[in-house]
Amino acid sequence: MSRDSEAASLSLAGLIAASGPRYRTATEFVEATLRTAILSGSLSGGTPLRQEDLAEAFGVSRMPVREALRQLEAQALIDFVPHKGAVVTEISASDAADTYAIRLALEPAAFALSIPHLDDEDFSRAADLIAEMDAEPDPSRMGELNRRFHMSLYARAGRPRLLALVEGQLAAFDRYLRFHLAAKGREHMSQDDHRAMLDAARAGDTDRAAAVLKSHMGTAAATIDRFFAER
Amino acid sequence: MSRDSEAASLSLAGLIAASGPRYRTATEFVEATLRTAILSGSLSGGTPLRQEDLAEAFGVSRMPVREALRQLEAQALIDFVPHKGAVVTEISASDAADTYAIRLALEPAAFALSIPHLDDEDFSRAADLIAEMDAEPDPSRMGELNRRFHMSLYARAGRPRLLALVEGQLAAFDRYLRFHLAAKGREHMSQDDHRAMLDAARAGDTDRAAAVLKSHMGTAAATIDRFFAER
DNA sequence: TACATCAAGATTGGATCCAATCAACAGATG
DNA sequence: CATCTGTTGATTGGATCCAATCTTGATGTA
Repeated sequence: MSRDSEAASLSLAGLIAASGPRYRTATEFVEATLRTAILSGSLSGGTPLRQEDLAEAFGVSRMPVREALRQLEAQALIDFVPHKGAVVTEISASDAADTYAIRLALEPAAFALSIPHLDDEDFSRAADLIAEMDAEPDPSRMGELNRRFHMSLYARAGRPRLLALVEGQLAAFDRYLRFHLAAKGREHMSQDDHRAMLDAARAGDTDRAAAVLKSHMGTAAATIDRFFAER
Repeated sequence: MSRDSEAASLSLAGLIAASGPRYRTATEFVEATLRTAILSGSLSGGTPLRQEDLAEAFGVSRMPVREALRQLEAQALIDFVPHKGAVVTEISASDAADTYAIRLALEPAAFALSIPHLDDEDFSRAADLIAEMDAEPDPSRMGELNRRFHMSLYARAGRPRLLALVEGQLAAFDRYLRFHLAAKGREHMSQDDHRAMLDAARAGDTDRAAAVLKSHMGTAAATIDRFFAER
């Protein structure tokens, strides 16, 4: 086992052991765990993924690993080269800008479609998530809460494929959110922006909501860009 | 072999035989051919995809078929249920509206990013594609030309992942473009819109270009919506 | 008749084995 | 000395076999 692969297996061990719910198939299990590992940063960009090593780490044969890698490839989380193998996609300033451009196009659209159909239950759930983020001490859990908050505001857009895309991009953004949090500290997690988004949604003001959302994403993008520039 | 699967194999036979370039792996071959078949309408929504039948039709074992199905699942072209099998995703008015919402968000953004960097070569290539569409008698080839025209205008956006998403959505739209063409005839393929988009791009007028593009997509969406309403 | 149960066939999921391809290195050759 | 080439080991791609699960239809019972 190579050094890189060994390190990958070790950092996976915790996630594998922590897999609470039993999945219906081994492929689902491997795919979900690997995706979490990549998005959370446990597997950093450039890490080679050897099928044999992964199979051993997960306690399955190479086959479910291969199918899981195929799906991750389609999600642009790994680079797959025939007869050579898979490597975790590198993160970079330009890739972050790419993700930002996609989010900037998709999320205001989803938000605008959703706002007219949001009800009191949605608003209170979003408010709860803001409170949860205020109280959450673990930075690694912040990504999921942030994602759920955003999705709770878009949920009534009535466009399942659009929402699936948005959720995927939000998850991809998690790889960069960690740097954002490290740079600004969690007290600057733009909770004011979140509250402003919720207020605008409550008021049914789609224009203001979209404007707040765009500036919210803009500041995050600027922070991350600065992070990459400074190293 | 079931009746549905037999029909699927028969409609695939032509595409399989017509696979000119040899792919590097059998999985690539199966995946590309199946995707083309689904997007072109050769495999219509709801068609069950039996692994054994596909393997026989492609002349390979079930394994590359399985890996190809995994990738198509990640592209939302098939629905995959564990232990039950894969089915070609159904098309519908609401799914068309979904695709439309996504395109409406992504394409104007890509267009605006690209316009400042388009050069004369890009413009002449786009003009050539308009001419090709005027001369193309085969409606089934129209989708590819339309896709290449749009992409030629977005190509300089400098955001590879954004462009990959746009290309995927344009391909998904091919499943509906066929109905659009059938309803309006090919002379109404909105070639005027295409020329207006190219003019605005040449003039560097991003606002006008985005406006033309949005209205272009809007008319297509309306036509397809009417098609679904009328049956 | 309606419904529940269970057995047989069909189909997919997973494991193991073999073939094809790639990377690295040793040796030959100009 | 540089470069090309052939060989070996490692890794992935593909095929075949077995296990697990689902579907379907027959059977029994209320």
